[in-house]
Amino acid sequence: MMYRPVPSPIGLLHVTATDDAVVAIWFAGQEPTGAPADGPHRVLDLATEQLEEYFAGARTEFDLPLEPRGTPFQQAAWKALLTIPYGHTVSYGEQARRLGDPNKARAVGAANGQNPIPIVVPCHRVIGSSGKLTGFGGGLPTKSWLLEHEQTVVGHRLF
Amino acid sequence: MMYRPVPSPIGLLHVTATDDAVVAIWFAGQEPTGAPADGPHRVLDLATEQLEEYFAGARTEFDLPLEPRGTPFQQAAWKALLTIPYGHTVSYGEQARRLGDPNKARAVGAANGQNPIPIVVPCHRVIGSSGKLTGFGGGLPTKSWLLEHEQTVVGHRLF
DNA sequence: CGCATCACGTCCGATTCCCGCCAGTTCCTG
DNA sequence: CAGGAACTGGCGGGAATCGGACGTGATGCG
Repeated sequence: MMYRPVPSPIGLLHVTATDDAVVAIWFAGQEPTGAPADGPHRVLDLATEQLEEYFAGARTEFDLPLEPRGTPFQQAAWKALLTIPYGHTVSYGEQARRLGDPNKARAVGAANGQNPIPIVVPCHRVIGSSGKLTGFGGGLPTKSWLLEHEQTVVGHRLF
Repeated sequence: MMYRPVPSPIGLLHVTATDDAVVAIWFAGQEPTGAPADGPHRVLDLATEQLEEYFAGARTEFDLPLEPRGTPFQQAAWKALLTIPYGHTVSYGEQARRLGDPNKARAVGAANGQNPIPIVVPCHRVIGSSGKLTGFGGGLPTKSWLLEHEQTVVGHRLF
């Protein structure tokens, strides 16, 4: 369990990983678990690079080994998040529907709130059915920033 | 076997002693054994004085000849009580552990309940592992009073 | 001896409470 | 009137909390 700092436009992030996979990403002000990684680290190197590309607008999909820890329901919810394309959003209700039960919207919100690997597992792409952002571990301004960032990048893309 | 009344903030106590040692302390409402002591009495004089000092907050340790009567296990349990410092508490389980067997917690509770010399032998410093007081010969309010009293005195102490 | 009693502690199931929701109402403005 | 803020009731999962059952050792009484 090692962590490494990663500067970003939304503040200093920290990425925690085992030898095999990314386990968590922490926003500025949060206390990362694990020990500081000094030398090179296969997974952390990869994660750092891809995050930098993401924030530079040069990457719209992550390709990293992930190992989010949680209950079966949470795992399912987070897995569903990975299918939401860059630049798109869905409502909590819609995500619940995709998980098989429209009534689970609230539970889905709670599960998304426990997502240990934000940004890479894009819980920021889920918003209220009314269009309000309603909540985010890293703070609503950050959620807003991420969504606008993705919008901007998509807008500049040529076809 | 003589006894003598000792007024205190928690009601009228009675101290019973032989010529050589304190044998028991009774809470208000309990019937002391022995005969009323009229004149001066080496042990009773000493005990009275130290109890008054204790309640005045001027004494944190007793120095009295004690002769609590009980089974070997009870003797061991009470002896362990004497090692708990003023103002501190331990759980019944912890006391049992110190006696060599964590499973004896309940037996320890029973033994403490038979302690004939409360206050001086500080059975009031033993509480449940959850923090609840759970029981006291002199009544739970009294136990609570004693603990708070010791806390207060410790708090006001200068270093 | 057997058995019940007790100033405990641990475990497990049940309950409660909180939460990044949503759809339906009401009531209020422009 | 359209539309939006505020309120309401119902919803599911998870962590904390509570309460009862059980295992435990020493003692007192048949």
